[in-house]
Amino acid sequence: MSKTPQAIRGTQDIFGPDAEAFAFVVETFERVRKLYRFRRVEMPVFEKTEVFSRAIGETTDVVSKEMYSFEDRGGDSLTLRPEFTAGIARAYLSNGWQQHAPLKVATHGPLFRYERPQKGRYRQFHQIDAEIIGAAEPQADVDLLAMADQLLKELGIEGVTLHLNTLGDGDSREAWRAALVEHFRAVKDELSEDSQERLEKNPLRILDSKDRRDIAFVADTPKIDQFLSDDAWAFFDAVTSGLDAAGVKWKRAESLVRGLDYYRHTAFEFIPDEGSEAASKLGSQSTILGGGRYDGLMESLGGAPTPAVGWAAGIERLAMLVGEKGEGRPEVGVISENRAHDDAAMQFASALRHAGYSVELGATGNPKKRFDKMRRFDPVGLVVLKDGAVSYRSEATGRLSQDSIRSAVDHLVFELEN
RNA sequence: GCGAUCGUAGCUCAGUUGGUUAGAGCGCCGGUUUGUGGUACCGGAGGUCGGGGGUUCGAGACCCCUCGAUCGCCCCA
Repeated sequence: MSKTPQAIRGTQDIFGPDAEAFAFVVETFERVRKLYRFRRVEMPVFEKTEVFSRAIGETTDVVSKEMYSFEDRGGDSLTLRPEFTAGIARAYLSNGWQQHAPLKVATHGPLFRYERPQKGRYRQFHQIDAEIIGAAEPQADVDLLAMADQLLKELGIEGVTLHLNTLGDGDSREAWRAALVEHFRAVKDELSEDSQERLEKNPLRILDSKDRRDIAFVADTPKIDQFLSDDAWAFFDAVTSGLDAAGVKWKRAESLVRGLDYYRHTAFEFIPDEGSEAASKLGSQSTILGGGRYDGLMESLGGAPTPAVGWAAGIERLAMLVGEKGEGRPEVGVISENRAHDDAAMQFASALRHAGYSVELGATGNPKKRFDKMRRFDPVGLVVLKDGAVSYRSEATGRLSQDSIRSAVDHLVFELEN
């Protein structure tokens, strides 16, 4: 291109209908989180690198190859947040938020991950996020999932199902992992190259491999259910019965695992149903909302053992599913027919706006084309100022009936004349 | 990090096997017409064909490198 600067790879400038869809997601989230009494928090966009490396796990892809890390002028290693949970955990510990436990918090904002951009995947992307910290009871998981479910409903998103699994407590998870490694090691040479590598680093991931060579061996793997302790079973049962009580539909997904090391017990993802419209809109980036319980995270940051559960959802992915969101018609258009009335038009527009009407003003540019331009905005009511008269007309719809705009205009004319 | 496709006005695109001053629609600006709800016509601005190098008498078309986008893999939201 020329010398004009280009946007950084994987970043986006969001405008028009896309921006409206984005805003709709955030506004709906704000409304719903208040219904569930989640408190708003604002978090720093960057943290010391160790916050993420210790919390998320050194061997995860996110930490080992996707972080935007840099040294600041004081020589500290800092990192642009690749997720919310670690930073919120850090804040919980460093601000003594234990006093508020169980603490329900929600936030949203940009996250950064150095990945190859793709549909629904960006280097700077945005999430909404909800966490309950300091609650060990399965009811917290239910509360959190009920909010997620209601949010998706209020966004009008259909054809998406809650996939639910349990990873058990730390011991269950380790025993299962060991059994899986043993199972797959026996057939290692027949696995895909990716899975041979996963065998060492992240054996749970082999379970949702898409490679045909792997799928044959996934069917008869040891199941987490065989390794769950009585307590873990009781916990999972309480979660599922709570979901049923709350009217949240769910589906058991035995091979669902999460990529980050800190998850325990409940793990879940909302995924579009196969063949649904939502699935085709999202391409291969199918998870729109995911999370789980992370009881071990606080300890990895040096805090006291603290149970917690949370989820995050990609705003861009949700925005792709909410459909076209127009920018809306102005309630009133105000046009001056020639430049002599521009000030009066401005006065009308200002008065109407203060009265709570959204107003598009046509008092700039070529007077002869102001009608043409105003037409495109398609205002519900139209006020025209021309020599010796003020005319008005309006569709009879909602509060902007023929009468209401007439009385508003009459009122304005009266005020402006006196 | 790996693989594939693509990159021509602000936008959507056309540019025949490489061949004069690179085109259209929409949008934008100006004019005439119309005149209280998507008029019609006329004119104009705007592109070193993503960038760099190469092949050739000649490159928007071919080759190499690079940047970016898209779609998979991987990973994840």
